[in-house]
Amino acid sequence: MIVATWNINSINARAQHVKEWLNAVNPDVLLLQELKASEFPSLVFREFGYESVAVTQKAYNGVAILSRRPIEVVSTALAGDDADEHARFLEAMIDGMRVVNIYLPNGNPVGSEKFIYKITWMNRLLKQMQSWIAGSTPTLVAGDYNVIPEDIDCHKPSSWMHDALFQPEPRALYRAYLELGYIDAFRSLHPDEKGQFTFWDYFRKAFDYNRGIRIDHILLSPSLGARLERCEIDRSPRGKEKPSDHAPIFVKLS
DNA sequence: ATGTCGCCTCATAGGCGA
Repeated sequence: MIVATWNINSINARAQHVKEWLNAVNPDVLLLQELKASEFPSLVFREFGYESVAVTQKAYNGVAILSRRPIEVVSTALAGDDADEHARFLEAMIDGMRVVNIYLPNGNPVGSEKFIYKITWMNRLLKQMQSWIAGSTPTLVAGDYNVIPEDIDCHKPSSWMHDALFQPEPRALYRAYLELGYIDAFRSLHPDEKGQFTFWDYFRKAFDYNRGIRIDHILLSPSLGARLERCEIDRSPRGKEKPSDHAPIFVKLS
């Protein structure tokens, strides 16, 4: 079973890219972030054999799950703040597995309200991850975490030092997720591989020089970790015309 | 500071978020 995640930076601008990638890789489940649209074009993907559910918001954020198997929505909002209106969270059951799609707040600039929101959001997620792992349902939590976990996950730590994605606090919270028992699928299979990124800035030819960061992650509860066979970043869509600034990453589970 | 996208509107230019 293949489960993938991809920040597509506007579903309307990138629907063709998504279709091409579905054709090429044929994943069972694909999580999308940054839809940037009020409506999700479900019909387009139904023609491809994918059911879809989405949480949308005009112009900003937005997450969707595409699946070949039936999707049962559990929750469309992260617990812990009823006033939070951002479309950043979608929890569903697919084939007996809990699938959680997240678009974690960016948090820039450091020291702003946005940074506080990021930290609060990460703490809310920590609580949920704690309660999920205490249960017996196999759980996958994936998406754009907007966190660079370690120095190895960016081309040059000094150029990210002042960025919200690389601050000690979000990085500590990310580690706290792993300390609960979740497995970072990519890093567990590629422990020392450098230069493995999922995002490159549009400017300064960042992709050509592989000046990127690894911020899109797939975390697995222990029972899914035991089924982990592969985890790869597919850089090819990033090299196409009018690409998203992120590349898709996927796991293969036995 | 800057670079580049995609979205929106007090809309064909500028601001915001990334």
